[in-house]
Amino acid sequence: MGRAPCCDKANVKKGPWSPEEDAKLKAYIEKYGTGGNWIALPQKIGLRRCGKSCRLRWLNYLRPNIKHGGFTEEEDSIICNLYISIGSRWSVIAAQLPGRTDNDIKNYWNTRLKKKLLGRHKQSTHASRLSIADDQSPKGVDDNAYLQNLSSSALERLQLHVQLQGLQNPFSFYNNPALWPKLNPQKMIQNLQYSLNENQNIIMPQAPHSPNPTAVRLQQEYCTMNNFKVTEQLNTNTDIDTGVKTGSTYTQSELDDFLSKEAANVQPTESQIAEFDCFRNVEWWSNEFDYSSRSGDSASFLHQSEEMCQEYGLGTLGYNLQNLSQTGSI
DNA sequence: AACTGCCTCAACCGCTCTAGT
DNA sequence: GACTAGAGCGGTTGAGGCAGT
Repeated sequence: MGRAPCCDKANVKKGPWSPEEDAKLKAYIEKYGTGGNWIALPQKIGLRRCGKSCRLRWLNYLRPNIKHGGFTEEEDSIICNLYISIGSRWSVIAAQLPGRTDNDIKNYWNTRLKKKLLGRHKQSTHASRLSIADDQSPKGVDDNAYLQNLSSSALERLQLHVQLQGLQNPFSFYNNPALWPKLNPQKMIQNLQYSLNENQNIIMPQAPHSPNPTAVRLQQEYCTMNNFKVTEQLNTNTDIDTGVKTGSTYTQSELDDFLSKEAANVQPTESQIAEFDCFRNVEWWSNEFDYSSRSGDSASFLHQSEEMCQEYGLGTLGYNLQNLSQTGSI
């Protein structure tokens, strides 16, 4: 049995607020305040509205100094940076933007900002695809075949990226046990692969005895790109269900051994490199880790976030997250 | 002018958190 | 500690507006 409703649904008006209702609510709150009890408020005023509805109307619309629409570039940057850092915690983001409500920011993100940025991503990948297609694709190879190859390759790199991020990023899933029950990126990838496998043959990342050459190659490149060295054998766990290696990556000796035998046959194409670059964006779009239960001080968290933004080429968005820690906003 | 599809955003829903008892 | 009620939050919905055909 669920909890009792907060109000009598049958006698409560829903839908858009009339100017009269707005005036009543605004006048009352400006004169008496909310009294710390939104549920009782509509009865006092004589409004046939749910208390929650009154609260929402006041906070999102009637409250003084509310700004609507017309987000500036700076506000865009703040929203992007914070979204990357903390995810969809709209109330926290709204707290950094005076006059903006969480609802407003949420709507703005979902309807415009996300599309704006994703559109940019799509444009760049589309452009790289076109240039590659001009140079390399044989006649008669259709787009679907190309996309299939692209997708399987992208999934491999997503898997690698998550693993590598686990070693690199102290806030990552693998290095933060507090995150474990919330979300498992490995499972997300596996689920994604499973669903895609319904339609196409995805090459699953494989254990060291039979690694996917392209995956290994790209992983090594990734290590090089990030000045990252595998110096010791890390704790190796294999998922019982899938056989997929989790919580670690291959050792340098494994990589060297394998690469000496097979790397000569598999050189990453320009398209793979270009796609790898674009995957930096994908990572943070898929970065849904829940930091709500994290431990540790916010300053170090923000510092990590800032570094992460820099790492992913987002530092130019122009907002210094460190400001937030200085003001103690998060 | 009529139709259709897309976009925006105010409002709702249902869940979690928190304070009081 | 258990329970309850209100506050707060994020995800989702749907009405209205707009642009394209």
